[in-house]
Amino acid sequence: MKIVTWNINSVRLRIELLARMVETLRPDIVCLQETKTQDQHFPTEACKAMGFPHLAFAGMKSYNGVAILSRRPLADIEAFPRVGRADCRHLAVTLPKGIRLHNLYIPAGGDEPDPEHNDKFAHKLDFVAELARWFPDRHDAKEKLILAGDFNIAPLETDVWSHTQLLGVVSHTPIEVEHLKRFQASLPFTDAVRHVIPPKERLYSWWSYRARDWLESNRGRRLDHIWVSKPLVKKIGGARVFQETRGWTQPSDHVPVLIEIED
DNA sequence: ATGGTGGCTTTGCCA
Repeated sequence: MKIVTWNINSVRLRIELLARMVETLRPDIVCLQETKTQDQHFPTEACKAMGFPHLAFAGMKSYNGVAILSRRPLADIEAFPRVGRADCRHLAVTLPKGIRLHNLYIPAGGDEPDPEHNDKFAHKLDFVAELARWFPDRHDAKEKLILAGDFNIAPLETDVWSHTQLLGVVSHTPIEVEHLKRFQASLPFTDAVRHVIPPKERLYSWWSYRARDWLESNRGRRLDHIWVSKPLVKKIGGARVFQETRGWTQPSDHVPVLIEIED
């Protein structure tokens, strides 16, 4: 089973890029973030035509939004409010054979990495802290779980173009990395992509729109992640970051991240 | 140190 996560930054604008990614990678499941689309406007027919008859989505006008596209039946579709806001950042489904899949869009957190002065950063830290309580509360470590999404945190030194230059930049600050590690340890979860691609290798899934030449400057960050619970660790197959999409016409600033899980 | 780009529907907000 191939699972892709992709922050698509408007599913309606980039529906053709989605089709092109699907043709190339042939995923069984696609988790999307930043769909930016209310449910009544979700491009259901286009997704079905790509080979995904089973769809789950939770969207709102203009901001956020998560969706799961599947070749396989989906059960127990649930969208969860997080830290008291029903802002379409957490969607869960159950796949055949009892795998529970969670699609997460963790808040970006604004520019100033100080929760006292920046409400968006405080919201991000609260969001991750809540997840660290919620998952062990709601799930057992023996369950087959997959967490995928835009976590908006690059935890490793090799997940950013310059560890020292980004220590004070939101997405790579020590307090965010600590929060993410506590969340990861809460069940615990294994970083499936780093299980395959050694942590010493640089790996990015996002390049800013603001760079003059994203490829030449290559100032990327690995913000998009796929984690699995213990019973799935030995089932992890290949992993791939589909960097090519960043060079397509009118791209998302994030690229698809793929993991293969035997099931 | 600063500002750079993009999406949505705004004259700004969010990333």
